[in-house]
Amino acid sequence: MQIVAADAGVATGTIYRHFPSKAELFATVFQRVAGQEVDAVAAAAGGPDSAAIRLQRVAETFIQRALAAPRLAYALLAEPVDPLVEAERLVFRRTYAAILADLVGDGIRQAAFPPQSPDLSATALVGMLAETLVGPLSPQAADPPALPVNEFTQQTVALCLRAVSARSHP
Amino acid sequence: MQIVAADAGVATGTIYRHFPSKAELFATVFQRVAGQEVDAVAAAAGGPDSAAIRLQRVAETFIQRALAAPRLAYALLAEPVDPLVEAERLVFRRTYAAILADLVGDGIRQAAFPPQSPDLSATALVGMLAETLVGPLSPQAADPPALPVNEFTQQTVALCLRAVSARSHP
DNA sequence: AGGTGATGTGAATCCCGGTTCACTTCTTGG
DNA sequence: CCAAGAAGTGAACCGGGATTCACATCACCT
Repeated sequence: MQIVAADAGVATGTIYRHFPSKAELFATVFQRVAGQEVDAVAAAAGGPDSAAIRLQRVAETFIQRALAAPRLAYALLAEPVDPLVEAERLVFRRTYAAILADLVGDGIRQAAFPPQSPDLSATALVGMLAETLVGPLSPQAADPPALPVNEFTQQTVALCLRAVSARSHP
Repeated sequence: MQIVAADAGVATGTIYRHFPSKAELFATVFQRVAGQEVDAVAAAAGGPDSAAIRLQRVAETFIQRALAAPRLAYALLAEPVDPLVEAERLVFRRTYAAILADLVGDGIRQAAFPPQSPDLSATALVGMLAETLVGPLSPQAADPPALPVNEFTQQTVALCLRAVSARSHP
């Protein structure tokens, strides 16, 4: 809190005129920042295209934004935080999942995707995206990364699409 | 530490004869327990069967063990912990990923799976499994679960298999 | 039995950073 | 211009729990 106050150019006590506790301050910050990310992804999920195309766009948006602001993405996805902030993170992930669930639902209705639980699939997609990104995003990540950025993005998108699409030979 | 000591029937100071700090004690416990889980999954990954069958077996093992011991699984996968334990958790996940990467590599070699980065795919699989399980495992999970256990398992396994397999119409 | 090192004990210490609060400074309506 | 409330200040406080340590006990050897 001392650092935050100094950074904001105010005294520590001043923070408590605006936020009841450290946890709530941090949770609020998380909420705002996460909201922007969600908006960007939600925008990518819209449009008149097929579900597959939109899913591809969502995954690309998610990955590219994360790689463009790795520190932020790491904070949003993986960094250890107060329980209150962790709760906010859960909401954040669920929101992503909700967007993806709609998308998967559309795909099933269009018969682009085989029957499946949209919620479960959406959750799995969020898990895939988050986990594959944790490596590259981690502050002490080994550079150079194992895969060049383009290849990484393309392969991860492929994994997402295949996960919700029909297989060729079962 | 007081609780741990009481539970073990020793004085608090005694713990420090065996472990240098709380974090290292917890990390050691995590290591041991995680080791057992890894062993179980590694066993499921072996055998003469096709990569797809083995992958299915791994996913089922992972899911079933998690659901059978939800509190433990939650602690291993998601519960907020000391940074030192978090580091151990990272190792744990990487170990799973390594097992799966071998498996995916086998599948590619057998031409059962299309070309892909085994490491990336394996990481994605770990992410899918962990994320889909966090919901059901979470201590304050809404019961009854959205999906019956059998259906949940089957659908999650299907997601895993599809993610690494070829799509029917690209 | 006596000595020596390992192990056990648990109350006291210590540290740390979030939080408080008595006081000052600013803002605004009359 | 003057209350009177709002907002700002920052040094001091405080709680909690990990850690310590002076002492007791034990195990094992000669």
